[in-house]
Amino acid sequence: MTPQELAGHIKAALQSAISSGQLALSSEDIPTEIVVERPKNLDHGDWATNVAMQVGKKAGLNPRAAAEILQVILQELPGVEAVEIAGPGFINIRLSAASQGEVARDIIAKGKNFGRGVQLAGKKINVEFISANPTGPLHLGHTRWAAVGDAIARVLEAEGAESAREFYINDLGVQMDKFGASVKAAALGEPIPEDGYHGAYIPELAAQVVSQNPAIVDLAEPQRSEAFRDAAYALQLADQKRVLDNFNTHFDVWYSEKSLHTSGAVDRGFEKLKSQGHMFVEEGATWLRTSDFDDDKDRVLIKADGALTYFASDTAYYVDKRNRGYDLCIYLLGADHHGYVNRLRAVAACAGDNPDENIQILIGQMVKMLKNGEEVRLSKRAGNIITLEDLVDEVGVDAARYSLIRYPVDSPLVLDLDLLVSNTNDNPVYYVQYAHARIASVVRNAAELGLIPADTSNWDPATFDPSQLTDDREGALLGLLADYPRVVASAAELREPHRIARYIEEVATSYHSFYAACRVLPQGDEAVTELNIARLWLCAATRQVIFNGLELLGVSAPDRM
RNA sequence: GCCCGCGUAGCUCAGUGGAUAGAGCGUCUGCCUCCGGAGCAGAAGGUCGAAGGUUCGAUUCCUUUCGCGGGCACCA
Repeated sequence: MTPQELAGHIKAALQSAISSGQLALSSEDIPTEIVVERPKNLDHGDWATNVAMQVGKKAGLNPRAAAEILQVILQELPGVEAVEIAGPGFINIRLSAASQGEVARDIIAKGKNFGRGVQLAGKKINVEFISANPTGPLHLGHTRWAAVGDAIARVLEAEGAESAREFYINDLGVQMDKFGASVKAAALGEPIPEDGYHGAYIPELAAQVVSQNPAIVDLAEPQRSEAFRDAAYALQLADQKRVLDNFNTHFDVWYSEKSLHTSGAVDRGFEKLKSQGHMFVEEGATWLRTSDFDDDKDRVLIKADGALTYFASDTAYYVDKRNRGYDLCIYLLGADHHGYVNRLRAVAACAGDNPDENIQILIGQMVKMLKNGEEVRLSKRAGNIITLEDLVDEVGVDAARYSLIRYPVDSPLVLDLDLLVSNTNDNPVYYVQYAHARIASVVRNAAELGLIPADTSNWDPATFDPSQLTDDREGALLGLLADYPRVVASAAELREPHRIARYIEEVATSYHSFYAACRVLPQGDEAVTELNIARLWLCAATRQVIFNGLELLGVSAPDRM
């Protein structure tokens, strides 16, 4: 029996207690979501629910009395071994081994689809993240969003959403000109402007630009400056794409800010806002009255000199995303952009949308780095940067992604590079991957011994007898595996993929504990028993859940390490 | 000044109103003649920053306060 099924039974038990007059409640008093969770202390049982405490007061009973009424009904369910009432009114439910073990059969049958849900079925969601200036390499700060943003998209898809990963290219404005001027200066052997970019990559870019087009240096101004800017931009953007592809983060849409202006999207955005009546002119400038919707003050769209603000691009971009059919636009921004939250939500409201439904802004805190025990200050212009590519070169894609995803984004992250570089075995990703490889090895050995086919899709469900799995550690592991769909659902709902990482670490711990205590394969010339086979099913189910979880994080699940 | 986030074990951090607050690292004690020891079993280590409030119950929600980080534009 799965916790989802159990929740259904509990709801039915409530209904039957109501219709028999034992509980003085109406059907509306039944909580819409019955909470069935694993007790912290497994001595309490396999599953626990707090419904008696929720409904007790409404029914005019103390929670324990309400629990006793439900206890009588739940005890009769097939597969339920014991129902106990504890503490203030918890109902603790213990399943029979046979019932508990069914989840392993279910996992093998569903394979990669185990844990997927339909919570977000039919939703089109745009997930925008990184959105760096194409004026230099992606640094470690961007790397957190690259890993987390991609994982969020994966988790949303696991719940049935159609998601698009989108990168907004800030290819307009003075920083592009400074970037171009820096590359040009390097190519001509001139000093780089004071307010330009001073990284070591600038001379390298300059050399590439010139080798692609040697005639560029002889162009007349201002064509030469523009040519340098455009060529360097193209190279830098291609480099960012290459690095992100290597990082296992693949964007579906690369959206150019410049194209917003050339395609007429800005005008369409203004039309939309004007039609909703939130634009006005004052002191020669055109404004959006975002203060109608929780923003501190109104924002300028068109400056008195006629130039468009960056905010104008933002509004047009949002309207454009909605025009492209996305029900929800998620923005993943750094903490230095938190002031944008209210104004972006106000943009959605000004466009006639519901800010609680159509837009969501996730603020991620900064990544700090320690090296030699001291914080590394980042400065792209000074060239003092640690890039995404550097990090991957040092620790690998899996360790980099995993260590960035396993923390919630709303707390600042301190990465100790020395630890990550010098002592990678301490990284939890290896612990999880090791569990996966270890199981793969056990199953491989079993297949070589002829116990069972190598490929689980050829396993015969009739050979699996879950009632064999009576050890406490087997029960603990099975219960944890059964909890996986709920973990995926909450990770999707809360946009918190780190929950997946923490969960599979628990699974790995639980497996290692089981493995140390429960022999899976027969030793020497022992006969093969149903227990051996049942434990192999448990192994394979565990491997599948770890595999599925790692896939949601974009981390590989090796069969050998 | 105003806004956002954080404050949990020596360190780095989990914990979407529940039971005795958890993990890794570090420290200490055990476990490889047999399925992968990148592992397992155990010990020590906490006024959950502080004070009020809400309720059957608060690390979690609300208010105040202290500390740390980040942000305020007709810049991009």
